[in-house]
Amino acid sequence: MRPPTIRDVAERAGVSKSLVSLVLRGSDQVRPEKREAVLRAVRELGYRPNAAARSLSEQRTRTVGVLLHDLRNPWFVELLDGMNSLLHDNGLRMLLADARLNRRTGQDPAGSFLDLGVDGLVVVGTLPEATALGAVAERLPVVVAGAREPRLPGVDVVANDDVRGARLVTEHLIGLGHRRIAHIAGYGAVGELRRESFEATMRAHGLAEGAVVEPSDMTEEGGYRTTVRLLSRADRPTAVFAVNDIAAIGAVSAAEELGLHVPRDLSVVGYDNTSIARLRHVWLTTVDNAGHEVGRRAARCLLDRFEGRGGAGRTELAVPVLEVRGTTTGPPDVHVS
Amino acid sequence: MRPPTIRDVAERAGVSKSLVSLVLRGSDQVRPEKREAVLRAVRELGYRPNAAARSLSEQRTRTVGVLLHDLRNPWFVELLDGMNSLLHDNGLRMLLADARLNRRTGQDPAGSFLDLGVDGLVVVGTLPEATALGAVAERLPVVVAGAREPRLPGVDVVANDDVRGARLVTEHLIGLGHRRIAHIAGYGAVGELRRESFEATMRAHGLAEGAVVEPSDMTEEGGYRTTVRLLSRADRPTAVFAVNDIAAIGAVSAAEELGLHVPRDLSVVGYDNTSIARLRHVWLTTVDNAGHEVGRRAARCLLDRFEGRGGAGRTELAVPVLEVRGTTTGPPDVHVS
DNA sequence: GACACGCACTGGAACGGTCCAAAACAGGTC
DNA sequence: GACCTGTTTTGGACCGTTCCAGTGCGTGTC
Repeated sequence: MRPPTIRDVAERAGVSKSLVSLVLRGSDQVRPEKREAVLRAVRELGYRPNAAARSLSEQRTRTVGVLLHDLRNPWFVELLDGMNSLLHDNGLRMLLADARLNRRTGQDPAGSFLDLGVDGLVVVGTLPEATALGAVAERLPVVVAGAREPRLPGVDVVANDDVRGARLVTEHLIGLGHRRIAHIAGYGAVGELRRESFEATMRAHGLAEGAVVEPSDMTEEGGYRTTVRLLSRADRPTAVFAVNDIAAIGAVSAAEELGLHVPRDLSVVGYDNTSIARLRHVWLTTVDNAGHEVGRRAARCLLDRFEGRGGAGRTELAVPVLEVRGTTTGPPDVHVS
Repeated sequence: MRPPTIRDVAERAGVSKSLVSLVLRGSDQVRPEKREAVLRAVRELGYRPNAAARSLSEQRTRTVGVLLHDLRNPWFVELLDGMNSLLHDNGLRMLLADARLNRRTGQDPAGSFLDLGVDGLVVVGTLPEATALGAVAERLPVVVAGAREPRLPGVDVVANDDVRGARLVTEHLIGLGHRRIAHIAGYGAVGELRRESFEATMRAHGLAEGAVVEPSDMTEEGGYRTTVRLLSRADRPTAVFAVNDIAAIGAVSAAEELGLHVPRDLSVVGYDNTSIARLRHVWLTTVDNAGHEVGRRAARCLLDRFEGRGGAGRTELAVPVLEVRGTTTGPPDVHVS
C-alpha cells in the first residue's frame, strides 16, 4: 500500500537497485534492454524517487528557499517568474515562505529552510528585521533580490538601479514643468537611495528649494496620510513621487479626497510597476524595476555560487525603465498650453 | 565544517545519540542533569536536526504542500494566513507553489510535492486544469480551499458560500432600486454558482427580465471588455455584479472610459474583498469571502484526516459578508432623492 | 540473598536513496 | 585456454534520524 521504493522496481525489472539508480540518473553505461526493463517497471509501479532519501544521501536537496517580504505587495511576482524559469532549467525547485506571515506565528522561516537543508536561499525584498541572515550565510549561499540590504560578506545583492530609477522619475516631472515636487520616502536602503537620488537630481537642476521630503511606512495608508499632510501646506507641491506603487495609490486617493484631480492638479508617480499600477482604473506612471531580469540574475548568482564561483559578494543592478501612464502631466499653471 | 549531527551532540554531552533524540523530542524519562548536558551541547554546537533524515525515518515530513492558483490575484493571502496559524500550532510547516508559474516551465507542482513526501496537500483556488489530482488524492490527504471543484472521493472542499454571497450582492442592488442588473460571469464551479444564484435571486424578485449575464475570463481585461459590451446595449444596466474584484475593477474602468461616473451612473460590485478592493482609490463594494475562516477550516480538515478521521469528502462553507463601500448607490433615475 | 520491577539509558536495525569498489561478463590476443 | 581489457552489473557502506529491544542498575518483596 505504501509507495514503491527503488527495491520494488529492481525486483520487478530483475536487476539490482544500483542499476535502477544508474538508469534513473541517465547513465549511458547500461545495456538498452535492461534500461527498457527498468523504465517499464518504473512506469508500471508508478515509482517516484523519495526526495528525502535522495537528499540525505546526496547531501543536497536541489531546492532553493525563497523568503518573501510580504505576499500582499505583489511586485515580486515577476521576479519569482524570472527566477523560477532559470532554476527549473537547472533542476532546482523553489520553496516559498512569507516572512510576515510566519513572523506572526513566531516561527523563523530562515531556520525552517535550514532544517530542510535547502541548497541556497534567496531573500526577496527588504526583510522587516535582519533575521539573523549572517549566520545562515555562513552555512549556505544567500542572495538578496529586489533589495539593497543587508550587505554581508559572501552575500550577493541583485536589484534594480534605484538611483537611476529615481532620477528618471524626477527628470520626467521636471521635464513636464514641475518645480515643487514632493517625495514620499520609505525606509531601508531602497528608501534611502531613492530619496537621495531624488534630492540630488533636484539639486542638479537647481531646484533644491522645491524639493520636499516626507517619510512614510511604504503602505497605502502611509502614502495617504503623508499626502494629506503635503497638500495642506501653503506651498503645495504640484507633483508627488512616491517610494512605491502602493504608497502612490494612497497619494492619489488623498488628492481626490481633497478635491484635486489627478493628474490635472497633481501628478503622481510610483515605483515598481506592480500589477496594480497597470490596472486601467489606476493607470499609474511608475518605474518598471525589471523584476524578471532581477529574478534571472539572482538565480544566476546562486547557480554560480553552487559551482564554487562567486567570492566576496557583488552587487548587480538591472536598468529600470520609466513607464509613463495616466497620472502625470504638466503642473496646473503651465497646463494652459 | 559541515553542520553538526546528533552524534556530535551526543559525543559532546557524553551520552548516546538515542538519548539526545529522546531529549529533543521532549521525553520525561530523562534525568535532569543529562537533559541539561544535552541541551547545552545543542546550544554550543548550534545543532539543528536534519529534516530529510527525520522524515525518512519517521515516514512523515510534517509539511503540507499548498498549491496556489495564481499569485497575482491576492485574494488567497488571508486564507493562507488563517491556514498557517493552525498548521503551525500543530507543528506543521507550509510549502507554497504557484500552479501558473510552474506550468509555464512545464513542471508539475503536485508531483513535486509528492516527491518531497508532503503529508498533505491543499489546493487553493480553481486550478487551470485538474492536474491529475485524483491520483494524488489516493496517496495523501487533499483539501480544496477557496474553490468548489474538483469533487473527488476523499477530498474535502472548504470555501465560502457562493450562493449566499451572490444573493447578498443581488439583494443589495435590488434594495438600492436597481432593476436592470448585469452579471459578469466567470468559469468553473465558483463561476457557475455565483451566476445561478444571481439569476435565481433576480427571478425570486420578479426581475428575471432585468437580469443580463455575460461571460468573462475573470481578469481585469475581461471585466473591462465585457462591460464595454454591456454598456453599449440599448437597455444599459444600471448595476454590474462581477464574479470577482479584478473583473469588477475592469468594469469600473470601462464605465469611466465611457464617461459614466461610478456609482452615480453605474453601480459595481465585486467578490473576494481583496486588498485591491480595500484601496481607498478603488473602495469597491464587494463580498468578503471569509478567507481567514476558510483557511482555518481547511487546515482543520487536513488535521482531521491526519488523525484518520474524515471519510468520503465533505464540503464546508463559511458565511460570506457583504462589504458595502463606495461603488454602489441607487440607480440614476431614483437617485434624485 | 534471589527475584521481579521500573527507570534511565544504549546499540543497532530500519528508512530509501547514492556511490564506490569489486565482481561478472564479453571479446580480443597470443 | 590463459590472460588482458573494457563494459556492465552488483553488494554494501553511508547519509542523519527514529524506534525498538535490550542492558544495567537501584529498590522493594518474600
